[in-house]
Formats: sequence, structure tokens, C-alpha cells
Amino acid sequence: MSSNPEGFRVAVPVPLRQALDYLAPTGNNPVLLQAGMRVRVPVGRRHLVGVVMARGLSGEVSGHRLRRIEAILDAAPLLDEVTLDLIRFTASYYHHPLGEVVATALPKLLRAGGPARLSIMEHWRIRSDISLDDAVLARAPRQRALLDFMRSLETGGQPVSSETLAGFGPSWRTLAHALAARGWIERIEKSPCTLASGGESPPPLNSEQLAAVGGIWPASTCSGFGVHLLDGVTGSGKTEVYMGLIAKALEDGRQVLVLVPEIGLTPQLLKRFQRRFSVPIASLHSGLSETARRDAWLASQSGEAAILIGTRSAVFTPMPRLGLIVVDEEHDASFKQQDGLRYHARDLAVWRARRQQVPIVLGSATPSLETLRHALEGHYRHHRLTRRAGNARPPRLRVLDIRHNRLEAGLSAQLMSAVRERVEQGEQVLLFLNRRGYAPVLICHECGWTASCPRCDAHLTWHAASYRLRCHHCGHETTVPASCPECGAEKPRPLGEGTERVEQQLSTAFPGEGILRIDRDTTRWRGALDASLEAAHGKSFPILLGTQMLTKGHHFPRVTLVGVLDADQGLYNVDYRAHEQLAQLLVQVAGRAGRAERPGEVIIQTHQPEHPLLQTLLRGGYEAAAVMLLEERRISGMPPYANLALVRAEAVRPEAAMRFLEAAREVFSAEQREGADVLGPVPAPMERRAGRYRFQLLLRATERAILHRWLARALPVLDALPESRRTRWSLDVDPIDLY
DNA sequence: AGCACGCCGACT
DNA sequence: GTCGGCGTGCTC
Repeated sequence: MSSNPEGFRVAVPVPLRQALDYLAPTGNNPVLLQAGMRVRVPVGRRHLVGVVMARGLSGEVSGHRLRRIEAILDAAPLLDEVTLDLIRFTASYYHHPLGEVVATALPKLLRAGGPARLSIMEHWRIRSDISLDDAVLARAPRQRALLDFMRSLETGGQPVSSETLAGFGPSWRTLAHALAARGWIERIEKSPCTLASGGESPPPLNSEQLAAVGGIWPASTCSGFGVHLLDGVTGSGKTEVYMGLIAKALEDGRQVLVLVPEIGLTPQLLKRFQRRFSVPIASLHSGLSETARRDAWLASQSGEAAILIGTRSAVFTPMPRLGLIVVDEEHDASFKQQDGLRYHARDLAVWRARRQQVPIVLGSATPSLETLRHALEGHYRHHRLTRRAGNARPPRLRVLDIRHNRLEAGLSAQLMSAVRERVEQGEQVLLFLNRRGYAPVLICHECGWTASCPRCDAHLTWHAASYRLRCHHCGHETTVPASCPECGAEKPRPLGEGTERVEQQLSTAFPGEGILRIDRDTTRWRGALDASLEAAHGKSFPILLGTQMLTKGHHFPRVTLVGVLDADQGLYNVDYRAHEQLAQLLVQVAGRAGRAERPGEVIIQTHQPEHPLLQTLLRGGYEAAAVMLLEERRISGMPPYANLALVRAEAVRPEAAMRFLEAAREVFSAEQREGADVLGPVPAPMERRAGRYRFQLLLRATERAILHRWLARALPVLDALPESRRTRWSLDVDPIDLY
């Protein structure tokens, strides 16, 4: 028998590193209160929703200061032990406040203390068992119109939500009830999961695919933890391997977590899974309402959903019967959160797989150097898919030396004639330029003045369509000056080119040919990207032109030529990851081209045709280039051969940020041990952004454990520094770029 | 993060 | 004499 009062460790949403101690609530049997339940607790003068992390008190706070839990919000733990462990690990690995990690793990509605109950979701479905009476319908044209509307959604017998039906018009409900009265449609309360029709039989897998499936899930039951790199060129059927594995996991009664990048591919994958599997599938992505997010989360947490497809934050969703994790396009930067809690969902997924003893598959045509190193050194199993479906041949890459060429809006004569040839043959061309707007710089040819952002160290981009100058870093906007503000000369001129200018040039060169531009400016509105991609698949646009957006995920089977207008951007970039990203980008765009009958061609315009990265990529493909880059990283002592953490600081007055980082440097130096070094503080590559001056301090260690012990010693000292409150600063463990 | 407390300038 | 500026400090 202990005389200690019953207490609990509660994580609350405040920027404190640890959980707080609370006494058990009154009037309840404390045995009922378990780790993973939400509670309401007093914090200062406020009342916040927290999550019980553990039973017991830390003992760091004297008894008379302890306060009592006010209310228990859950009858059963919302977060299981695995998820609580994942949260604890995330907080310690990224050195981030525990309560904020908990907040990331929960959907907003649950974070706010709302009930952990599914909403009742009203849906409507056309009944297939009752035949329609055309004569009756002819006299009820509005009802007929609603029926046609439901059919036009092409849900394949799936119920349609009331939200969707409301798109028909204000009278939809009256009409729906009339149709229901005739027995032609029915109202149902649907689960948050898509109840898949399934049944589509899998295509025969080739030997490589079979070997991958067999190597990852060899037994009839889950074989335990293992990390598998599924390294497959575009079109080699990685998704079929995922589905083969998912089928095995489902047969074993297990749940599957599929993480995808944030590029709107979730619905596409969801549809494919629905056709194949007849199990409930939940999805979590940015397009969902808060209610839908909460419902999908709860369906996964309760075990109802057999498959969860989600972006980054889905890695925190509890799944009681988890049997397999898939991370698709594992190299994609959107798995790393870029503000607040800067976690990498792929890395956390690997940790979670180990914790839950399940296999994890990392899929990519262009694996990150981190993942590739693990695979090459044998820590991860390496499964290669080298054959393209339908025996399509790989695209031919060609470097086009533009040093002595006259370019018209960024297009060389050779590239133009290649485009012309393909267009004349009725084929499709994709041109890639990672710069939107008309021109990145506006310059006065008399005095050399350029339009720059008043709040950033950056030029303003000229947008011709809106006739405005815009800063792509802070959103600042002004009109295009008619004359130079410096010398008064008429009409400053555009320098360099963005997609708008290339589009203009193309429409002059190819009058009457459809040119479709896809970038953030043309797809700003909801659904616009989908509509554009749809249009791109049709025959009306022989020429597609776009930014990075166009290179991810989508395949355009009619494209036989890809032109990369400016590879130099990536070659000259000083960031340590720039070459890796360029190699990935070139291989990914190349993957958009080619089909069985005719191999695709990729033309890369550059001023450095002999650059080792381009040459290695051309001769040996992505893996050869990646191996070369790995060697460079090893020699320069950069990841994955070193472990980095970046302290960023920003302030309106540059001295404030700099003073903090200088103090921080002192602290880190004092705590420094063998195998660690500090670089900086230095100004960020773009020193001033949105009116704030930005500086950074880079911490590097040979071993991960050294870095983390170092951070653990230094950060509490840093927190106590008076300078640390006067400037906005953050810590980025494993930064993916040094900006 | 919030939300207090606290000590110095322009207002009914 | 007070309302309110945001510097400093704390939250079990």
C-alpha cells in the first residue's frame, strides 16, 4: 500500500518538453483512467484537453502544487500503446514539445475534445434491383435530372454523399425523397470507409514482381519487421506489388497503412484499391473536411478500416491490427513537415514498423540517398523492378548543349524542331520548366535597375496574365511600372523566362496547336488541376508545358518527347541536396515519356553538357548517379554519412537573430564532444524573407547518438537563455534542405 | 502558445 | 489620476 496520491502524466498542448503531473479526478475510480485517454485539465488560468501518457507522477512537482484532472473525455483509450510510444519517440527524436506532438497525432475535432464517435453520414444510392419506369420519369423531369446527375458521378454503385448531391441544386432533397418514395433510390447511413466493390482480378505478375512479393511477405502470416526498398522504374508496376502484398496482409486479417506524397494522388490510388479489394478503405488527405478526417481516423483506430491511405500525418493513426506499411514515392520531400514539428513521415513509419514488428515497403523509381545507402549496405532488402509494363523501352536521354545557341524564350532551335516533328506526327510533347510567371526578372536596359521585393532578398516575377509583379517568397504584389523608377527610361524589359513566356513563344511558333500550361497559376482553383490533367490526356493538347507539378505521379501515355528547358538551375544550386533532387527530377520527368510502340525521348537543355552528374545519369541511369552522389556526400561529410540538425532564427532586426545564434553557438560549443562540430551562424541563403532576417547554425555529428545526446544537453540551456525568447527560432533535425 | 503581471506614456 | 504598450515569466 502506497500513501502516494494517485496521479497521471498528462501531455497538454503547450510548448513544454514534458508531460505535466496531475492528481486523479474526484468521484471516479482511478482504475478507469488509462494511458491514451483524453482528459480536461487546468493549466494556469485555462482549461485544456490533454492526453494521459502514463499512470503515476514524475515527483518533480511538490504535492501542494499539483492540480486535479477535471474530466475524463474517453471511455476507452483513444491512443494505443504503440501510438503513445511513437509520440514519445517523435518528441524525443525531434526534440519537440510532447503536447504538440500529441496535437499532430490527433485530428482537430478530437484534439478539441469532441466525442470520439463517427458522425452519421447520410448517403444515397441508386437501387439496382428495381427497374425504372420511363413513362413515370418522363412526367417528372426534375427527378429524372437528379437521377442522371447521380449516374454522371460514375461511382460504380457506390453511395453518393448528401454533400455531393447538394451540388445538383437546392431542390435536391425534395427530389431525392420523391425518388426514394418510388423505390428507385435509397437513403443509407454509410461508414466513413469506402465500401469497395472489389473483385477485379490481379493481372499476372512478372518474375521480378513475384520475387518482390515473395521476398517481402514469404509466409502465410505476417513475417515480422523488415525494411524493403522497392526500386522500380516508372511503369514497372510497383503498385501491383503493393497490391499483391496488401492482399496477403488482408488474408491474414491485418490492416495496411499506405503513405503517399501530398500531390492529390490519394483519390487515384483509392480508386485502384477499391476495384481490387472488397474491404473498407479509409483515406486521409488535405482535401477532406474536419468531420471526414475524424471519421477516417476513427475507422482506422477502431479496426473497421482494413486499409488507410494517407499523407504525412497519417503515420500517427492508431491501427490495432497493422500488418504492413507502404510508403509510396519515398524520396518525396512532402513526407518531411517543413514547419513546427519538422518530422519525416517515412522515417517515423520505419520506426513504427519496427515497433509493431511488421514489414515496411519503401517504393520509388528514384530512392533517396538515405534509403539507397541502407539498401546498398544491406540494412534494407533491395528489390529491383527493371522491366516496364508492355515491354515499353526506357526513354532515351539526350543532353543538348545550348552554350552557342540563340534561345527564343528559353527554347533552342533543336528542341523546337524536335517538338515540331512530334507534333506533326500527332504525338504529344511535355516541356518542363520549374519557374512560373512570365519572367523572373524585370530589368531596365538603360541603368540596370531590377524590380526587387521590398520584404525579401529576391526579384519580383513578372506575371503577364495579371500584368502584376509578384514575389514568390512572401506574396508581395505591385503593378508593372511603365518606366524605370530609377532613371525614368521607358518600359523596363523582362529578363529570363517562366512558363507564361514559354507558352507565348510556343503559341507563336505553333499557331492553332493546343498548348496546355499546368502550374500553380493555372490550377489555383479547386478541381482545376484534375480538370487540366483530364484535358492533358485528351487529343486537343499536343503540347503540355508545366512546372514540377506535372512531373509527379501522373503518366501521360501519349507523350513521346520530354523537354527539360533549364537543367542548369539544379546544377548551379548550392544546397547540398540540389544534385540529388535534380537527378530525381530528371528521371521522374523522363518517366512521363514513352510507350510500347515508340520509345520516349528526353532532351535536357544545359550549359554544362559535360557535367559529371548529367553524364553519369545518361550513361548509368539513376542508380549510378546516386552512387556517385553518395561518394561525394561521404567525402564532404554530409548525410547520410553525417547527422545534421539546423537551428534557424529569424527576427525583424538582424542583430536579434544573430545574437541568439551566437549565444546558441556558445552553448553548443560548451556541450560539444568528440565527433561533433558546429558551423555558423551564417545568414540563410535568402537572408531577408517577408521582412525578417534569417540566420542559421548547423550542428553536425558523425553518429546519430552523439547528435541527440548533444541536443539533449544543450537545448534546456538554450531554452533558459533570455535571447531565446526575443527571437523566433526552431530546430530542424535531419533537415532536407539548408534554407 | 496563451495569459498573467508589471512598470512607463496619452487620455476621460 | 487611469487605459494600455509589450517585456518577462509561468504553466503540474
